[in-house]
Amino acid sequence: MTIRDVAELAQVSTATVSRALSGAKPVSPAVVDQVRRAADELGYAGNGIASALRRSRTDTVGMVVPSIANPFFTGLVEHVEHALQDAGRQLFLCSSRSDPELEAQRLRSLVARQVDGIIISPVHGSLSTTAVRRAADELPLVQVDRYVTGVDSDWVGVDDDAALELVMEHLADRGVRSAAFVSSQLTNSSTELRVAGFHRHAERLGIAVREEDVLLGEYSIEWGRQAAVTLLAAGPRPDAVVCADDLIALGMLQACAAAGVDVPRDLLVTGFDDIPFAALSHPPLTTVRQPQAEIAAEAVRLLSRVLGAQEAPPSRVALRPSLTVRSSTSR
Amino acid sequence: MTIRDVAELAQVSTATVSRALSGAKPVSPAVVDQVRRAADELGYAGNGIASALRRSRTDTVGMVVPSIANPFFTGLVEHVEHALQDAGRQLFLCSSRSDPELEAQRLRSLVARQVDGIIISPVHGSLSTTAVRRAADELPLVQVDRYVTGVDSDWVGVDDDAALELVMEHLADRGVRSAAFVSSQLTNSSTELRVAGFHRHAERLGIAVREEDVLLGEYSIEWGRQAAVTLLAAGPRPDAVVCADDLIALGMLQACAAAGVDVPRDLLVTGFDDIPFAALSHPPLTTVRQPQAEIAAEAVRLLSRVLGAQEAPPSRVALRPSLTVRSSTSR
DNA sequence: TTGAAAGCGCTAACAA
DNA sequence: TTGTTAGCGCTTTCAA
Repeated sequence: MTIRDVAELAQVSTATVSRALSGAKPVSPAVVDQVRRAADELGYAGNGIASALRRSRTDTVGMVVPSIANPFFTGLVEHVEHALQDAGRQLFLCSSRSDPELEAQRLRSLVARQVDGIIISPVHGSLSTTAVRRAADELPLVQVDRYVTGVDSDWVGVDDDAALELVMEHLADRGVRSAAFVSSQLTNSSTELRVAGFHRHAERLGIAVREEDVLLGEYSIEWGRQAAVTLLAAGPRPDAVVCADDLIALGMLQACAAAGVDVPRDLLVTGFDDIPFAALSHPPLTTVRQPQAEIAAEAVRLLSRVLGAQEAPPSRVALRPSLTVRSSTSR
Repeated sequence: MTIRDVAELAQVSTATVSRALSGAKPVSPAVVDQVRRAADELGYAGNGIASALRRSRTDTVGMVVPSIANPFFTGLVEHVEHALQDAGRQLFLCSSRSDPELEAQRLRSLVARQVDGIIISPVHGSLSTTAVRRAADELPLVQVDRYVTGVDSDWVGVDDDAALELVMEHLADRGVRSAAFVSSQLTNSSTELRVAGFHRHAERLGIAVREEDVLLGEYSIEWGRQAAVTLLAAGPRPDAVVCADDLIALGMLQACAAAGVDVPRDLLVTGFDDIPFAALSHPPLTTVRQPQAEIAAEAVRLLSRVLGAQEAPPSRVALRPSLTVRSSTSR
């Protein structure tokens, strides 16, 4: 079942069938009708692979995220898919499962599949560099949320320093004099910026931070639980725990409840991302809201700019976050 | 940068380059070396589209799920991706956003892209039928979790009746005499089976169900909240609320807390799926655990069977669920 | 073990 | 407006 079968049945050339069905070039209405009828009759679907080879474009954008178990990334993906659809493009989604090797493999695969462009949130600030650069050399590429150093590509994300300013000022307003920070390992840009922001604003606001109260693990509920246990076992309890994402914060809240530590009476806790589940915890979580839809829209816009072959210096767009205040910080 | 460039540099034919790089056909070690060197030097990546056209296979499986915001589906996707990787295949993920039209479009797109097979959790029991059948006519196709009527394809999911048996017997053990059910509209197989199972086992166990206490909306946190408001406003409160998925149950718990209804003292609540966040609510949620990894593995196995062109009558595999008991049902 | 050559299904020049 | 024709880059006969 190919375009030739349709052409024969419709008594026209294959070129005409192609033009009639794609609607790109002028074809007389009568012939279009004739071709459509023939195609319908045969149930002709078209071969996207052959078309892609000939046109050297796939109308597909690849996206690589560290995890699809994290609602922050799935939210981002949904918005990107939406934005892409308006541009008539499809999304090819890959998860790198926070593994630089798997990520490199995914990127190679996307390049081989000739996607038109790539949107990536790289796993690691340095270990991802080579693979990201290699992909960026072949294709338009935009980084979101996190970025690797040493690749000249566009980036969109949130202003992490501004986010921690919001958090720390809010905590200072609540009378917090000492704070802990729980995060993933410092292996990527946004994590680094969050830790740096935490320290900077803590110092500025006179909030004490003990070195052993900065705990680095990974972005997961389980690590939040473990960190809570560690934190509660060690010496004097700080007034607040600032978490680098909501998964960590939710694990933290659960472990606190289990340990009989009342949040917010005994301890304030904040998160980062404002995933849908942040409103459902006990107590509901105060957290930084990321402008997900805007990040997605901007990523797609940047990519389209590059796809349109418009040369421009790489943009770095840091969008302003806001703070969603809930009971985990309201005494 | 094509295979010809590599061939020229390595002083061999394009056929030899292809054979050397794919490793499929015998090539002398010296030549392989020579070709590899040339490919590396040029940074040759290969064109998957051209290869796919020639071989008429893409080593890619498409997956279509109703939502990627629902952790149940993302969990399933992760397991499928894992299982597929072992078979050297990639996953092309699409979300139908619970829209049969969008779903039909995604399916057409996957067929056009010549994926080797499709794994789908169809949106709607009847509105999805045509699109699913059309895809199944072209390609190997396996349905997971939900299925449409009237398509002869394999299916893997959970035994919904057995699941509701577990839930209802657990509730009966807890002394429940009356129960409500909150679910999505009855537009797909598993939802129907869950409602039917609820009624059947309620009757069998002598648990009273008032008609107005069966609320149908959608699988979302928000609907869980709304249903709670409706339920709490209307007449005498039942002893328990059985929810058809965890999102609904989590919304329900939140709204109960807000309304001052103490779970489990005043009301028992159960969910379905056992997503990671079900353990973090207040109180933690009693829920049906779906054997996600097994469902995914079985789906991939069934698909591989069909891909291997082994004719077999369609299988319907209903895996046994288990019950995760937490505080939302423990007085 | 290697090379020459055909052609996967489609679309874009070019010509009519 | 339509047809003819030449490939897109690759793999796979077939022949050597």
